[in-house]
Amino acid sequence: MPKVKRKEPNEDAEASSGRQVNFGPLTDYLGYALRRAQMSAVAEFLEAFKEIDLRPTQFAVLTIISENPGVRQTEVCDALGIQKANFVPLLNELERRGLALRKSVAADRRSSALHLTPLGNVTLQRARTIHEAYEQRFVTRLGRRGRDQLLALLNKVMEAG
Amino acid sequence: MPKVKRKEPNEDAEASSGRQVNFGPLTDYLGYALRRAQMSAVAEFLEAFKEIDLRPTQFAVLTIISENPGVRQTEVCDALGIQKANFVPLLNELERRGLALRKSVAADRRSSALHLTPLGNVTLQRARTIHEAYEQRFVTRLGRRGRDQLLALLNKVMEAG
DNA sequence: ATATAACCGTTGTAGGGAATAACAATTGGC
DNA sequence: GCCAATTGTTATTCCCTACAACGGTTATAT
Repeated sequence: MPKVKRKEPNEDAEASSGRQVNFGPLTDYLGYALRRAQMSAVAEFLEAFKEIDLRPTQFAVLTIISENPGVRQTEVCDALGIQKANFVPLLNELERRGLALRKSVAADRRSSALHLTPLGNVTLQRARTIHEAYEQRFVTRLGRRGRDQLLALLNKVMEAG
Repeated sequence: MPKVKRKEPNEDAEASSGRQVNFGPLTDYLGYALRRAQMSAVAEFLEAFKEIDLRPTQFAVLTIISENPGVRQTEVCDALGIQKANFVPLLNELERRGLALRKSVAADRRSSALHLTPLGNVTLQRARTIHEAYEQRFVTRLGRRGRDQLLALLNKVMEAG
């Protein structure tokens, strides 16, 4: 069976389908807006961080380790809401790329102390620069005041969750 | 050189890990707040909709079909930002549960018109009742004004994404 | 001191969600 | 009729999340 690729035409990307879809009450659902906004934000994050190949969770982990040198894996997991089982391959990847490393600790041979490598520190600095521009996009769209309001409201959403 | 850290017995359920983790600049990252808020909202949604076993995407699909009887699959996908390939098993499940169905259309034998079954309509009504209580939780935490502000800000986030 | 419980990191497994490539069947433009 | 485009489908991949269980280690209790 020969496999042929036939996908390229149609430069006009949008509005190809004829009918307009009525969203009904969906446009007033906070959960739906939250989902769409988050998907959009993640997509922009990936685009912005493509050059250093960092995903949001990786950026968060590097930040936590940087702020808490020697922190244990379980502590990072608790802080970020990550399952410790899922944290293992995540940290493995950061170690493989030479950004972070596990240091065995004499006091407790079960746990390992996490540190950033020099390359990890450099990468994090670069990431922070990229992130500033990334955050700036929100300020552009919402205004400084709107952006701060959004941050405060999002934090309130999680209260007593 | 950090030295030994004593671990107290675990009287309380929370705060089991000894050390306090410093979040650094993370608490001022809008993307991070967005991610945590969305995860929290989804968890609450699943909890609230457990009794009728509906996930957010399924609820959205039922809503769109209800508002647009006879809508085609591609139209629903475009509206909700779902890949048409991923929509197939999603709709299969709704059909299997007797909530929605594909009706072949004479005018175009490629496409199928989507409709809710009577059970689908009943389920959607039940879902809307549950959703009202779900949304009310946001109003309780943010106030009516805060909730409306949040909705508006989230919609602005997606502008020109 | 020894048994028991708790903890840390790890492995394995499972599922949802999203993305891409490819395909058959069908429709429409030229 | 030929070729391009569309509709729905299958298959595959990847990321993220969740849960159960384990070996090794440490702490607690008797």
